[in-house]
Amino acid sequence: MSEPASPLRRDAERNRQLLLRTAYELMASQGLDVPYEDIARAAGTGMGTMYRRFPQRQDLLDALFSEHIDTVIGFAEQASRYDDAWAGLGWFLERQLEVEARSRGLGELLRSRNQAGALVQRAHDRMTPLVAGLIARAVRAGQLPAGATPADFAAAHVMVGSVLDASRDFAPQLWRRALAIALAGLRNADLSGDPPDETVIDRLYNDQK
Amino acid sequence: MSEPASPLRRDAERNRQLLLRTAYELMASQGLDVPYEDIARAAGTGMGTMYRRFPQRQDLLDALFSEHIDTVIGFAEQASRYDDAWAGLGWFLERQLEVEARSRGLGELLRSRNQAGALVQRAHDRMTPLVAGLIARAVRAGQLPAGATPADFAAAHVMVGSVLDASRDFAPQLWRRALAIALAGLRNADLSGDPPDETVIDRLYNDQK
DNA sequence: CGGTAAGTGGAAGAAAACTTCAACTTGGAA
DNA sequence: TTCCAAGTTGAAGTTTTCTTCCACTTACCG
Repeated sequence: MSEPASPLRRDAERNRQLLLRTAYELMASQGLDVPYEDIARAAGTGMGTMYRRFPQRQDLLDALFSEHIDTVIGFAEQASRYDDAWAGLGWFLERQLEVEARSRGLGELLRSRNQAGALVQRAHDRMTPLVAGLIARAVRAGQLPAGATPADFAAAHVMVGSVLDASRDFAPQLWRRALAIALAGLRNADLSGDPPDETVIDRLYNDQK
Repeated sequence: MSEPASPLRRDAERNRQLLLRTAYELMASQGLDVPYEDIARAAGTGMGTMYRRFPQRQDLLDALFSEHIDTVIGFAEQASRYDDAWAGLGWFLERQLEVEARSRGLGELLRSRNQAGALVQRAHDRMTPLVAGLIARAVRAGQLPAGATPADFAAAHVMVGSVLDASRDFAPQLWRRALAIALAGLRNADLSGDPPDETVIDRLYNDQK
């Protein structure tokens, strides 16, 4: 697609890698909003270098997380091939949250699309139909109640993620309990009320502001 | 407890009320972090007046929300008197979230204690034993699985609240679906694993940062 | 009414983060 | 070895919000 217009000078490439590694570490523990200055200082470079290499935070996020996002897309694809649709859904949600548990930044990315723009947008566009297919199959198989929608699955994701966010620093496994609650809830709730609007699923992953 | 040391001058009292009303409105729609300047401007006063009346944001929050908090405590008390413990829990959680649905600020308050300090701390201290009692009763009655703890109820609260936060602007009723999922989840999940630490429930309501 | 303590307004200083830029350094081609 | 395009640095300007402060206004007591 986009070849390296001209390869970076060796020292520049070294700095770039150093900044990426450092940024990844900091964002894993502190989230996506780490100040550029903190990253630069931790990497031992000046801020100018940050800005030259990653003029928009977007550029940094893309470089940092695109492979991780691809991994998650891979999980969705694997899940969609499960014979047991419900098992596939549970497996996928658990994989996704394990990834988010390892990196706070990645969690913010996967659950609030606006921060990542195109990258995550595309991932969701890719995964949503797969999830929708699994849900339809699970409903048909009687594994999920009639009326269950992809938005409910997204809601479950957001729900467990919120517990993860709130507890990661003092109870790093608590989210698994929340996951058990969310999954048992999906299976057993009465979801026959009017289904959420189609567009809800998209907007649910966008933090507005 | 604390009588008005000396009553405010009439114009000052009028301004105070005006600021409170304005702050309540703004915080209901935008959350607790509305800049003081925005409140002052919307109320038509200067910032100096804000700071004279409410030197700490804490003071403003206390004045704004203490009666609402008392209402929620009242809900907990009412719920604890239900014969049907599970019905009491569901009723309480729904009341609490209805309150949060009406005011974004109140939701932030009820689900991240650190912003409100003593006020919310006391409310939680008061409500937690009531909820714990209900849960114990519900477990005994076979309405909740063995191993269910107050922390699980708190988690359910956080979970539904996160959906409320994410969707209030475009799907103001979606949280009810999340509530159905959370409640069905509590009843049906396997919660027999090692129970969360006693202190988890407190820290779950504190946003760390 | 007049004096004054109480109250008010908004400019100005401070803190945190973002962003730009001009002077300086360096890798590597010739 | 030389040279210069590429790269780096950190200080300085901006923005946003918080917070203080003092000159000005006003309620109300006597």
